[in-house]
Amino acid sequence: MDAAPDSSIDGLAPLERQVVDFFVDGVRVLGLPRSIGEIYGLLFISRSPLALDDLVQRLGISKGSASQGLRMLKSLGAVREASGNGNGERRTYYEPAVELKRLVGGFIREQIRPHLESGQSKIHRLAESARAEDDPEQRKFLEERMERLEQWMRSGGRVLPILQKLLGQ
Amino acid sequence: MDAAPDSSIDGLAPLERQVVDFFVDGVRVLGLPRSIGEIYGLLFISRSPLALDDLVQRLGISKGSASQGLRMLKSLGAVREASGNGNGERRTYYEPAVELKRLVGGFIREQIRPHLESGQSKIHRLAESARAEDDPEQRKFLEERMERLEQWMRSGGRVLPILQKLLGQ
DNA sequence: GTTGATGTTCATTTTTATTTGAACAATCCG
DNA sequence: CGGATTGTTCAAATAAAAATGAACATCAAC
Repeated sequence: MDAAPDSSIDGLAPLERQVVDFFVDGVRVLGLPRSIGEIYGLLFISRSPLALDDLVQRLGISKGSASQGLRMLKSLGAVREASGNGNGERRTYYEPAVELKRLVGGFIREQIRPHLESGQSKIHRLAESARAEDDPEQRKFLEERMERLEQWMRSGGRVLPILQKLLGQ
Repeated sequence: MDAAPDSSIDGLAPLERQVVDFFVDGVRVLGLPRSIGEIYGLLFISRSPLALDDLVQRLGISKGSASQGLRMLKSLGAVREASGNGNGERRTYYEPAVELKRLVGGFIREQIRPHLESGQSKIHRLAESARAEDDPEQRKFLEERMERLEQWMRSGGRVLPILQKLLGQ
């Protein structure tokens, strides 16, 4: 109906749109859904904290997406509730965590460690099956491969904390 | 028609099935398609190199999937052509690369670096837009955020080689 | 307790990614 | 050549993932 101050078609100024797209690409590399990138991106480029409804309106996504996206971002430690809405406001506002250390830490904790751990126990079971093999040659081969897998997992376990430390600067 | 030595329903022995599933899970974490995990997994647990047709038959996947999957695995440096089919054989056989260093190196080179680099140039352009902002307060905010992004990218660039070195043991 | 505002859940729809398969090379050999 | 074998490509089909939206909670203020 009328020209908004700095945007109109989708509620985002050109720079905001570019930043949001940047994060959309970014989270796809990490295997996270598009909406996660949109939400985090908009929070990242916003000077003041935003509420769920702001995200819905400015990004043009559904309430469901916004709610689930915020939940995941919270679990990753990538957004926090903004302090200071103690009096009249019931609505909660969110702001992004911008420290790389924190983001990487959350991602490792939520997305990598669980897989690493379930992987380790699966390999343990596989190694047992391998030791039960009859043919000695085949058994030797299987044990060697299982040992290789265990080696990979150990490397992974060793590297993660170092990675976190290196990124915390 | 008849009972195969160690398998029949899907061409995979139980242990093989488990290993293949393990890799299917593994590659999903990395954002790669299922067939990649199936192919690499079967090669990993096979004592002798396999040809495209072996993969098709034992995994029950299409020739197209096998061909594309092998192409990607080759580009990642995760499989190599087995030497020693110089005389009668035209068919090429594949074996897995099992050194973690090599696998991680290929993944970084093919999947991470390109994104990191395109990300860096996008940020560069964003930072320019930010410097063109009129309102000084807003400009200061945007420049700070863009500086943060550049910081992330620099950290990423610094950490990758270290990561490769740490995993090469 | 009623109303209104905020947020969540989850079955369904939509979108995106992957697989298929048939047509098309390429290569070898008689 | 001509036919058999091996492998690739890519439009269409299928499967998997994500988004939607309406019904359902929660809570605060009156």
